[in-house]
Amino acid sequence: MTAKPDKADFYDRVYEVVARIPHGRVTTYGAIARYLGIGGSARMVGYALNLTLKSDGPELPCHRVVNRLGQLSGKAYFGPGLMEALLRQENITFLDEDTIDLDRHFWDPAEAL
DNA sequence: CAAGTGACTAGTG
DNA sequence: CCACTAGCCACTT
Repeated sequence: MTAKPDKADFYDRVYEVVARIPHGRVTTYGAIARYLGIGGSARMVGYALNLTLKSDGPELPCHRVVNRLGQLSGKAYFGPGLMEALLRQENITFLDEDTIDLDRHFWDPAEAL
């Protein structure tokens, strides 16, 4: 039997997936969690992203990660209005001031062509 | 160690 | 889509 999956490993995997999100596309916490095999713990994905903001690590496009409704649930952790601005720069379609069109821009990590 | 918190989601009504 | 509940689990207090 091998080493148990470490939570630190999980964070690293989240970073890799987020780094691969294509320009002009978005994905959800749940999709990333499911791709990493921890389906029920989508919360940990958001937490992992939060850790990167504090560190000087790689500047991940974490603005491309939203909740299952396409809402910018993490916008408060960017500068005021920054998350929306970044998405608009990528031609993301907004349904509402804080909601993007997931049907149009959703990207699944498993899709990664 | 118990309880509270949170960038979530699925289920029920 | 809204309101509420349960499940989830690292972290904070």
